[in-house]
Amino acid sequence: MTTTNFRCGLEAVLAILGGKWKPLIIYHLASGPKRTGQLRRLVTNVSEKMLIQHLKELTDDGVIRRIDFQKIPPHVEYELTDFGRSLALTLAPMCDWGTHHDGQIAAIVRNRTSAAKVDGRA
Amino acid sequence: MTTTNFRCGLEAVLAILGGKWKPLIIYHLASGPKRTGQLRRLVTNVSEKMLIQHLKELTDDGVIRRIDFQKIPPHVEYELTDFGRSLALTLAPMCDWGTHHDGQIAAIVRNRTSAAKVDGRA
DNA sequence: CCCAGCACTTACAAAATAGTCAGTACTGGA
DNA sequence: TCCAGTACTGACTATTTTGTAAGTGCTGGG
Repeated sequence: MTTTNFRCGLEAVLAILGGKWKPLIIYHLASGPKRTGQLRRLVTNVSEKMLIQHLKELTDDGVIRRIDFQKIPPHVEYELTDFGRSLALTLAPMCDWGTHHDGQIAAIVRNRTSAAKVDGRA
Repeated sequence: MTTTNFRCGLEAVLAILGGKWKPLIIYHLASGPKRTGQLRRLVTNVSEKMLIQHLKELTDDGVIRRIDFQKIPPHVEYELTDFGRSLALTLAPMCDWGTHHDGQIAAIVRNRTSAAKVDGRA
């Protein structure tokens, strides 16, 4: 990379949103601050380790903010920063699209799985 | 997974867009059909193998269409299907956001890199 | 005639990503 | 007292994803 910038904007977004669960985390935080355990339950199938790892990265990137209530046992919440909120807004059309094409996409994925069965993929 | 559907739309999108270069491929195809070699030059840094692999997956998923001109030496083009075009539209806000926050994101990534140097990440 | 280019394929290696499992320091409830 | 839950760390493994490098059959240009 010669410059610090990106070729198409999308690459920039991808640099922030890279990570299986990050878009989901942002999505769930869009409806308000949440505690760690709450997020773990909302973001289905995420392991505690990955959640926390992504949370940390998003915090470092200034997308979310960590609020430590300084209590014992621990009480921590995460919320979107303004930056994160603006990013969350760009996620919305995708989310709508996904919801709208839900069944179709499910069919595609099913197809993919059965094709895999036939040609021996995992 | 109990049902065939997704919890939040976003997951559905992610099922289609999973793969480092897929959003970029779709983005570049949004401006019209392209030949394989052309895409390889447009999607910076993509290896031929990954490009073709993702192209194949996107084709299987019905996002793009492969047009074989049945010529020798080969001439093949790819273009978005209607489905793909509708997906490309949802990418646009992200792309704008990325373009708009370009410098800021570049700074974040730089920060990440130097933090990595300090704490020993790759 | 040789070499570059086309659109691929394959085998293999490396790296990124994800996951499990145990442990920490602490508290409140059964 | 014991167990569950809180937020989190670290060691270790597994899986997935990506990359590298070579080869294929064919043609047109130098």
